[in-house]
Amino acid sequence: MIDNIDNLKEILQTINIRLSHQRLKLLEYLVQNKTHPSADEIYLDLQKELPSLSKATVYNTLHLLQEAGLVNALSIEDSESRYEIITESHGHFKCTSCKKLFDFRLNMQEIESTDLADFMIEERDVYFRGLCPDCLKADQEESEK
Amino acid sequence: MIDNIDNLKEILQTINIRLSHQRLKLLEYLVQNKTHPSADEIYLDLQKELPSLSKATVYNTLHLLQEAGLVNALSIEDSESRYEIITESHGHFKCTSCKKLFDFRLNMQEIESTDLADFMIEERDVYFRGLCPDCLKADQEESEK
DNA sequence: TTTAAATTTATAAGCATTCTAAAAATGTAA
DNA sequence: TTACATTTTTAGAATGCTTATAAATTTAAA
Repeated sequence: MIDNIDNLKEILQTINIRLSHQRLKLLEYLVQNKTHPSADEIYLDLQKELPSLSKATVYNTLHLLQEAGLVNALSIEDSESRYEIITESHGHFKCTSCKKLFDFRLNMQEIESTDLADFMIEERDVYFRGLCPDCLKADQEESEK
Repeated sequence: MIDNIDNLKEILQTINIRLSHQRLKLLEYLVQNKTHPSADEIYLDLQKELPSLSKATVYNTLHLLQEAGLVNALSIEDSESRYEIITESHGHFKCTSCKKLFDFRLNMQEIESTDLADFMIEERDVYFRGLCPDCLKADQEESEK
């Protein structure tokens, strides 16, 4: 769980990931942009600083950071995956109107089912869909007409 | 929430979906095969009964049934979506070893977050990943050697 | 600085899904 | 039942995200 960009180098070294300019920049980007960016968004933004950047590197690095447990991929029914740096446990809400993605605080460890007594749970994702406050309000004003 | 195939015709007519052989067969297939099939699996299986079936029809019909609220699409980090007929509220567990998908009983209405007080929640998905009992056992036996 | 190994790059390839236009099926009204 | 307008199905092309490949570059240790 990474909160700041001060010790990204040390973090990569600790988990035995070779340092490269691209990897550090990508990790830094995810720490600074908690916007659930897609691979393409990351690519387009980082290209400004790293003109030679290749899309393959973005995907390679995202996979690497996922395996290292630093990054999480969200597949909340889009054709493209979205990525986030791993922080504290939280759920994701997608507004079906404006398509925005929201984090919400949720202790996923509390979610249990007797059916899973003999399973080993390693990862948990909670995805909700519906209308965000802004779109809900717009919807209500529309129907009042 | 559909439990049997007796009144599929009536169900489609009630929600104003025109009857077609393909639609009925696909709906019947999902009622009988609670295996979270992919579009391709549905296509290959139904082709046996409907030799002229096209993949576009499978996708068209799945989308139609989703909009009608009869079918749910699961995107639990596979490249391909998986589909299920809507039944009672439940979560999904994917074994990262054998790749099997398991349902588990869970009242998702109970999952709440104060952060969502002003949101309108319309759909909820809970995806867990880890090891199923069989793979967990195999894993333990392996490490005992 | 040298060198072997790992990483990055550009491009091609793969694959699930969507699009398109023509053919076939459906349902309504006579 | 029949005719007909509308909807659905079909086959194949197209799209778009992701992965694979092989050469060029970079990394890090000696």
